[in-house]
Amino acid sequence: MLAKIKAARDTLRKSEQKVADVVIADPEQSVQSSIQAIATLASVSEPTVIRFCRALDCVGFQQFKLKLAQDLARRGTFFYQDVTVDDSSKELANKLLDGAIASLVQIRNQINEDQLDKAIAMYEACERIELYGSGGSAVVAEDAQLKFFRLGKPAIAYSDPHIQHASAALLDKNALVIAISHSGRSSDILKTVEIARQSQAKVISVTATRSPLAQVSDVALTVDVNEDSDIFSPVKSRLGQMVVLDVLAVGVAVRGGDHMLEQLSRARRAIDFKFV
Amino acid sequence: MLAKIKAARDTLRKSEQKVADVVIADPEQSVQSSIQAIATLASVSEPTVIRFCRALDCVGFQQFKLKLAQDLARRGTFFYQDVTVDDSSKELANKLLDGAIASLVQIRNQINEDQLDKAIAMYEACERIELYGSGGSAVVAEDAQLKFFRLGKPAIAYSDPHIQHASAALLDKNALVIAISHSGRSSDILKTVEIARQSQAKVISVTATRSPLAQVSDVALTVDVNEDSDIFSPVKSRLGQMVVLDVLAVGVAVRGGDHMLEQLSRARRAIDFKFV
DNA sequence: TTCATTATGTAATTTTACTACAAACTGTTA
DNA sequence: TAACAGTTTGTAGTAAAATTACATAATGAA
Repeated sequence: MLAKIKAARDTLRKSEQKVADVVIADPEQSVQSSIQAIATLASVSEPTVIRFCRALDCVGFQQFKLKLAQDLARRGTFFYQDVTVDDSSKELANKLLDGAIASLVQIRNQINEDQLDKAIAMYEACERIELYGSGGSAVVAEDAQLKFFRLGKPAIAYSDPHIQHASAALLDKNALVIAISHSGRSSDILKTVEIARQSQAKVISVTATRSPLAQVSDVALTVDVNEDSDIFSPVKSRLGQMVVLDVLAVGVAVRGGDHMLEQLSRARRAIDFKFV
Repeated sequence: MLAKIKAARDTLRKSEQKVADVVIADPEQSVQSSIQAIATLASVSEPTVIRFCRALDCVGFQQFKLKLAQDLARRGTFFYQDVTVDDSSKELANKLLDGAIASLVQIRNQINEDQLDKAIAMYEACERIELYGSGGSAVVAEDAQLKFFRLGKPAIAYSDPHIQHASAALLDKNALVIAISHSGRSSDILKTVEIARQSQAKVISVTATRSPLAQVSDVALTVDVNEDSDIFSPVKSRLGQMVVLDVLAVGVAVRGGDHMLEQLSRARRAIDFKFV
């Protein structure tokens, strides 16, 4: 939740940002405050606070406070810690693992059931799938391709933006695009999605809450992660994206009933034996 | 909090006990209810509910709900559960995420510091790196390539076993191979490693404990994960492998001192901005 | 049975969250 | 730059929730 606020902060309206800042500055305090108190602190009106909550997919202020409270309760179990030069490799490993775990916990608490259901329905309705991701997200797209092509519909992943553009232009209304991007701001992916939509294709994005990419997609599966402590590529969001796509794929499989599940597990044994 | 309610339950007054029973019966529901709703459910008056909260050392109903919510958030964290056909997408997502989290916790608890230190030393001693992984592990190898090539030495990932063989044959004693395989039993990867060792290259494997691959490597970074519940490709071991390789890369970077870390974080910002 | 004490409920009050609408601001077209 | 549409924000009112004060009922000891 807190990560979600941070991620969404820049896409909020000006006065809502003030609210976000107040909450980020002292979440423990916010959780105990009334709308009025927060509104005063942020120098905005009370409805603005409610609008802020709604922008974060909460039905109201109470739910927002509840989610925030739960978020606060959970951190402390595994939490982010910066790596320092004096760390032993054991400490280093623990810190990094803790960070990764914490981010998955965060994602777990953020899953939007509604969007997920829609995404599953979109898969069921489509005839083929294209996965777009560049740079680090290319890895995720490829991983997802491995999953999706076992579900019975053609699935292909492209990492080169030029090829993405070209391929997106050739889609039709029976195609489903899954666009993967950590920030959701890369102009390449936005352009690709724009082209895909012109081709009438449906678009699911796996990206940050309220990012430009999320906003131009039919369905957004959001992955918000605190990347401050990542030195390299954003491993944590990578992991999050992979798991979210796994959830989608399993969701599709489960809707297909027992039969499909069994078939898949047989396929898995056969393939894994050879490849992994 | 929930424990507190249970403990206090018998010392409460009769009608407060009714409230306690309602809360214990369905805490998730209670956390979202109003005083009125709970009062009705327990067939008591609203002030009784408040008295119940006060009896539990809360200043009011709101604080009680908050504490209960935090309690709920903390408890029962993360264990494997099989997905069933009747699961809602929310349940499904939670089960899968929990499984993934549990597996990272497991990896965290079994990191072998000694092997990790050796691996870091081997990186420092080598001149170039080759990453081998096929099928699902190809994704991990690619991801690792992205990390390692920023550390200053050439790094390249191959997924095609034939090319792996050919490339391994051309290595020398200054080369470092990182071989990735979930099972550590695929004959392709074993053959590749055998060739690499004949070429005098050093070998780090990222695979299951005591697997054939682990046994023929100079250093084995082990990733053991309960895959029973994975329907598709082994996501969990995939995640584990990625994190373990991240640990290795960060470890290398940290040994390079503050200077290297800073340089990397600058590089990251530049690259991420464009690519992710 | 009566009285004191405790427990519970009723009804009023206050606080809080939320809604509807209007004003103010932003940016765009003529 | 004036007029406009669209968006953002605030004002004022409303509904609902939590809380209080007080009354009534239950309990139990003398």
